[in-house]
Amino acid sequence: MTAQSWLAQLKDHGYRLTKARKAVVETVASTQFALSPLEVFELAKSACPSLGVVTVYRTLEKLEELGLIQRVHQHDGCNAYLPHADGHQHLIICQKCGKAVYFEGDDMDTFFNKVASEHGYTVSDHWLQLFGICSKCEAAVNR
Amino acid sequence: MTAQSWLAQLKDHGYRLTKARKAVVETVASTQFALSPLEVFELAKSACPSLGVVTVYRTLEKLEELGLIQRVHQHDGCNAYLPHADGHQHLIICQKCGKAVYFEGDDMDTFFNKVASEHGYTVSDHWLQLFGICSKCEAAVNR
DNA sequence: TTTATAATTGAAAATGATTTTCAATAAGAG
DNA sequence: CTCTTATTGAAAATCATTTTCAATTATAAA
Repeated sequence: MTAQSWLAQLKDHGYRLTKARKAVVETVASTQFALSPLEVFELAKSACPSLGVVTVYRTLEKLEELGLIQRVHQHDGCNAYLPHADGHQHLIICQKCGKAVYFEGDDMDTFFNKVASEHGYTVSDHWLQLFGICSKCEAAVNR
Repeated sequence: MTAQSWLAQLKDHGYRLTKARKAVVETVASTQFALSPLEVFELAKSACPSLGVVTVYRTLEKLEELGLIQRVHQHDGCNAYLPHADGHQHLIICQKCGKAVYFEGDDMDTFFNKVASEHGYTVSDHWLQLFGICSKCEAAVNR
């Protein structure tokens, strides 16, 4: 479903629907995990064996332009992607496996704007991310 | 003052105090701006003309290990550094010039832990960053 | 102060991720 | 089905960062 609507959006913007793009979109649209270009490449190859890494990079770039995915910044690197949040949400991410969940932040915006203006800044955007371990990884460690 | 104490900490950890290191430390310890390794290199060269970029990278690495600086993640890249916050604080950063200010977040931790546990995560850390334009850059645009 | 030793240096080479180039291929409008 | 043009993957190029290495230098010991 999501993959379908993403492909439709690509088409609407004049991009052609190729086997390679479909494979990348299907991989990324449904994932719960922050995936690096190389991880996308490995996963998408099963649907399109001729796929090249270059195409993965190019497709991710387009999906980011269309606001369908977003780059995730972590302590150990900033080259992973997730489907974009609906509206403005915040992120919890597992530092072991990259599993991510969005959550609503009760309007912190008023607080942010107040703090910022006290320091002479006009805020245009913010990031709030929680880092931790998901239940699955927690369980795995204890075995 | 800060530069002095940073140098003392380097010494305490068995590192030698060289001209190159002093130049890097003096550049980074007092800055209000998020600086990339290359920016540090350019600035520190005046105090140590023989300085090489490699030494900048190596010194930044040590300062990060000692918790004296921290990497700053921005929309346009993740290779800038700032003096580390005292205790746990949050960041407002100017997207034009990189000028940064830390602020105290009234204990949001309880909220964060609640949200995380609802999703089965154990939170170990968080990032909160506000992006905006500082008053100086704002003024510059309007000229 | 001098000496000896081991850490540190900067230049150049190596790496790794990402981007560009380019000729061959394939989507999709007509 | 045909034609045009976007898209492809491989190889080369690029960019930031890291490693290698011989020369240098900080500092502990004599």
